[in-house]
Order: sequence, then C-alpha cells, then structure tokens
Amino acid sequence: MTNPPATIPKLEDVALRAGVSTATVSRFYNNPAIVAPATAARIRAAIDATGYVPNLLAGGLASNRSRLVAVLVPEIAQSIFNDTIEAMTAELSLDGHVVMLGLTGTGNARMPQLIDAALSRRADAMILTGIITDAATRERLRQRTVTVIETWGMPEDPIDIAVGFSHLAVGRDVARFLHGRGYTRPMLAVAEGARARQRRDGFLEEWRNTGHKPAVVIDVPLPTRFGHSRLVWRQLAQLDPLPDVIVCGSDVLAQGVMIEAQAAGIRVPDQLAVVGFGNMAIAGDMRPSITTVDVDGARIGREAVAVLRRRASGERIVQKVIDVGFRLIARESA
Amino acid sequence: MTNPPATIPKLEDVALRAGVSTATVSRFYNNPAIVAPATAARIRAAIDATGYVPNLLAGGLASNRSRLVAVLVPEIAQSIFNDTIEAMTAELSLDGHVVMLGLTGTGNARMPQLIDAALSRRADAMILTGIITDAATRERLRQRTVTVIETWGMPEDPIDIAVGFSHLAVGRDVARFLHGRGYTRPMLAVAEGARARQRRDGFLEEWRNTGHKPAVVIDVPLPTRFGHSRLVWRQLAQLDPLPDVIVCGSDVLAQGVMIEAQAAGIRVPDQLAVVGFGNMAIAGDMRPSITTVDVDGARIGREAVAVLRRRASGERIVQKVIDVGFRLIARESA
DNA sequence: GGTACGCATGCAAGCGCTTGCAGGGCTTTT
DNA sequence: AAAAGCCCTGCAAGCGCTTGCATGCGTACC
Repeated sequence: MTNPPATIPKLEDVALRAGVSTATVSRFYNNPAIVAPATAARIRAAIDATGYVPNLLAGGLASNRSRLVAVLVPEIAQSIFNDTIEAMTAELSLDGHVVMLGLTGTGNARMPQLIDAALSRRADAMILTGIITDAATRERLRQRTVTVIETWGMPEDPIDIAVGFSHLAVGRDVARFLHGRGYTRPMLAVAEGARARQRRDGFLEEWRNTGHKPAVVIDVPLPTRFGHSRLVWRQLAQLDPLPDVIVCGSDVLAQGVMIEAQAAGIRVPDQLAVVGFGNMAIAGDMRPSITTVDVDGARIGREAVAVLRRRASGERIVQKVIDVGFRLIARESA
Repeated sequence: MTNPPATIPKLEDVALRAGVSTATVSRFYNNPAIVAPATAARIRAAIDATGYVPNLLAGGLASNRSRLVAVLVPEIAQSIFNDTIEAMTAELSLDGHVVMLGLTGTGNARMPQLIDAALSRRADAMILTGIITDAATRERLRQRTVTVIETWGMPEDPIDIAVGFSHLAVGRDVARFLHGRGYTRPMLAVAEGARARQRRDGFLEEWRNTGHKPAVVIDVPLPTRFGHSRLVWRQLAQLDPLPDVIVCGSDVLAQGVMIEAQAAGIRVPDQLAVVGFGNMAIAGDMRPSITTVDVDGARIGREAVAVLRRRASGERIVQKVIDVGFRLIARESA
C-alpha cells in the first residue's frame, strides 16, 4: 500500500535501477529476444519495483507505429457488426493493438471527422464497415499509407483491401431458394442502406430471371429497430392478395414481423413465410425458427486482422478482395 | 487528383507556408481565440494547401493529454451497455476525444491487460462498466491520476467517480410491485454477474419482508443469450405448482421465456407473468409487451462525460456518486 | 511625450521513447 | 595466435508537437 509516486516513472528510471541504458530497456519491450536473459531479469525486477508503464505516445512518436487500429461502424446499439468488432478486438489485443471505436452514424455522416481522428492519432490501420462511396474520401485515404480494410462488402475497386461477401449474390440465392420452394408472391422489406439495396437488386434480378412477376418492395428506415416491424406489418396486411413470403432485411425485422403475424392469427410459415438476414442468435431460437442467411461476422474480423498481420510482417498483399461467403440456412419459417 | 506527398506534412510545413512560427500554428489548433484573425486565415490556407493532419501522438506527448478515453465493457455482442457507449462516444467526439474500446470478457478476465493498455496510451480517463472488485486493481488505479468512472453500479467507496443506480433497489422495487399485484410464486432467473446478483438479493430480501415464502432462484450463464431462455423454461416447467411469475435478468431472456411459454400453450400473463430488465426496444414491441425496469443507459453515458468535462475545466468533483435512478415500467406481461 | 499595458507572436527547451551505428567481449575458425 | 563473427549493449540523434518566457508593437493613459 505505497503512496502514489510523486512522478510517473519513465524508461530512464527503470534503466537506472537495472543498471542498463534506456535503449536496452526499450529493446526488452520491443524485441525481447535480443536481450540477454540475465539482463532481462534485472529489467523485469526494476519494472516491478518502479511500477513502470510504458508511454506509448512517446513510443509511437519515435517508432511511427501507434498500435492503434481505428474501427469505424455505423452504430453498435443493434448492430450486425458487433461479432466482427468483438473478434477483431480480441485478435488485435493479442498483438498489443487497441481499437479506437468510431461511430459514423447510419448515414455515415460522421465518417470524415472520424477518419481525421484516426489519421491524427496515426492509426496503424483503419477498418471500415461497408464500402465508402464518397470519392473524395476514397482518394484521401488512398494517398495515405495506412492500411484500409473495407469489410462486409465486395467493392470492385477496393481502396486497399476488402473482406466481405457479395450482397448481390445473397439476394440472388434467396430468390432462387424461394422459387425452389414454390413461393410466388414475395414481398421485400429493405433497409435504406447500400448493402441492403444490393441484396434487393440481386433478388429482383434473379426473381425476374426465373420468370416471375416483379416482387413488392417496401423501404424500412435505418437504423433497424424491432419496432419497425410493425410498420412493415401494416403495409403487408394491406396487400391483396397477401404475399406468401416476406424477405426481411434483418433477423430483428423478421422476428418482429413474425410476432405481429402470430398476434394477428396468421400462421407462419403456412400462411406467411418469413426470411431474415444475419443469422443472429434469435433466428435459431425463435418459434418457429427463422430461415435466414448466415454471415460469419467473427470470421470477417479475424480475416481482417490476419491481413493486417501479414502486411505488418512485410508481406505484400496480392489478394485485395477476400470473399468469406455466406450460407442460406433453411429453418422452419420458410 | 494529386499524387501522394513524398512525406507527411508536419506543423513546420504549415508554419513555413503561412509565414508564422510553429508555435502559432499550434495555438491555432489548441487555443484559436488568441491568434489574430488574419493570421488564422493564412494558417487555414496553408493547412488546406498542404493537407496537413496534426500528429496527436506528438501533441499528446508534449501536452500530456492524449484525448483518448478508454471504455471498458464486458462485451458488445448482446449488451445492455451499448446505449451508454453510443452516448459517450457521441459526446466525447464533440470535445475531440476518441474512445478506446476494451472488451474485458464477461468475467472481466482481460481487465488488467486493458487497464495497462489504457495507461500505456495515457488515456485521459477510463470509464468502466460495473464496479471493479479486485482490490489490487482498485489500488493500482487510485495511485494514478487518471479519472476513473465506474458506471452502472453504486459502489460504496468509488475508486474515483461513479455513475449508476442501485441494483439492490431495483430488486426491492420489483418485489414490491409483484407483491402489490398479488403474485405469490415468483421465480428468478439470475445471470451470473455481480449486478444481477444484487438485484436478486434485493428482491429476496424485500420478498421475505413482505411475508412471503422464499422465491425459487435459478442461475443463467453469462453472457446472456436468447437461447438460454430455453434452459430457463425447462427448469420452470418442472416446478409444481408452476410459478405465477418469472423475473428475468434481462429483456432478452424475458422475451425468450415468453416465446417458449406461448409455444407451449401457456398464456402470458394469465398463467405466467413475465418481468424483464433493461427496457430494450423489444420489451415494448413484444406481444404482449414486457413489464420491465427502464435504465437510461444513454444518460449514464452523458453524465459520465459531463463529469469528465467538469474535471477537465478544473472543477473539483465533490459528488462522487451520481445516481441516475431507474423506472419500473408496468406493461402487459405482468 | 513618456510610461504602462495588452495583444500577438517567436524562441527554444523539452515530452519519453526508438533505433542506426559503433564497439567491447566472447567464441569459433584458420 | 590472430582473424573473423556473433551477441549484447550503449550513444545520441531524432520523432513532431506544446508552452513558459521573452519580445515587439500598437494603443491608452496621465
């Protein structure tokens, strides 16, 4: 129970105490293999005795590596990206990196400020959710040497590196699936985001190609909230004939619609089938369980960090776009 | 469409171009009021021309302020804290601060490393979820001069500052509420966390005080997942007589139990009432809507940042514990 | 007209690390 | 026994900012 030290110990204090130079203590932290075991032991003792904690601001300034990775997502309150963030955070902390979390807002309105914030802190890398569409921002990032990873999408011309999957393909697969099951009157509830719209386009294209009449589409505001399902339900209930399946932009929405349907005495899937997206935990646990598209968000996070590691070790990344794919999981609801 | 600059521009480049010293440019950023308007205009032009972005690693080293706030939470995948994080992030970015996100794990296993990470980066403040119980860690933090804010709880002896509410009081209120509604056979599904246990204790104490027989308690593993409700349901269904109300550690759990009950043909609330915790969006949107305890997570975040601001402006904080309270919201499910 | 003062700016000494280069002591090679 | 190599360590020059102190200038005051 010692008292607070009058001053925060620095590298020099440790060095003095261990009888070595600051350079050696620095190496002890950054390249332990090259310091002699006996010296290392003395340094360790000195660190314990002084309660030294390295100053990574100083270290980062000198080495030009901040060990900071900026992760920019629209939101986290009800987000499908949280698995990705968790996986990334866990992986990064293994390398002594830390996540700077930025919330861009559902319309990415705060993206520019956050990019500035990340650049200011000399983040070693920036991991973005989705594909930046703003040309000026793309150009700005390209001019920098930071690693930029775009996730959850498949840009044709990535700023730097992309880890994701094709939302277009998701839409197409769902359309084929529903066609195969014999559904004829789908309705789509599409969130106002770039990715959701790609899935919609994929669906509509494929649905047309399989010889069907155009599907009904309604828009749902972002961010996705459970309550929006009531809006969807209201619009759905007005249709005549009723759709025989509703394809929702997210599992949350799908769950909500199902609950509304059941409350209205409509049987799922007999009278109305439901398809979600994301394969969140609720999808498998609902009664009936929800047919959805599984995306391995954690894997996206891990792959992103893996790329970072490879680049950090000097490797030149040739494969600029990594496709982690997706799986349509047929359950009870459709 | 210029090419990447050969070298990253620094303060000096801006100063040269604007015909001032680096000190003045620095002041332009940190204390704009004291630089003359005409000079400011020249500096602005120079910044635009060079594409300068300040290096906050250098700035932080020199000024001893990192503009980094560490936010340590157990997880974010299915977390009740996300509103708090969002609110904090938004507020902090207004002051040019940035959030370093740390995930401690549900058992707080990674807490020590994360505290180190935060100290290493000379975080201006650390905001923790819940109350740190480890004495060594408490002591370690007390010795530092960083602002430490514990949230979502009401420690008797805060490390520094706390913003939260009394979980004990929540438990008591719920017990009184159920007593008032005439329920007699409650069952508690309690998550394995310190806060959930406090609510349990409060409930049990009050329930006993109102003259009832002890309530049935079952434990639920952390992190809370929707699927756990099935486990709860299974245990619940074995009881004879069945409980007339189940008090769940979270809305997610409550929702799941309700769905299981409905799937089993049990009517909510007639045959089984359900109480949740947290007032997440789903609670109000479920059919029937869920009776729960509302906690203003966003407010916790805002209050925490407000304290930070006050301290930053030199104020001495006297009120070490800020109680944001809670509200029991009676809806259809109980 | 001289003194006092305030405003805007410059000077320069750090902030606490990292790392290229050099060198001393050992062991191995010839 | 000398030469060559290898390990380990130290020296010292930065990294790009901030800020206390000093200074020059214009205005206000007596």
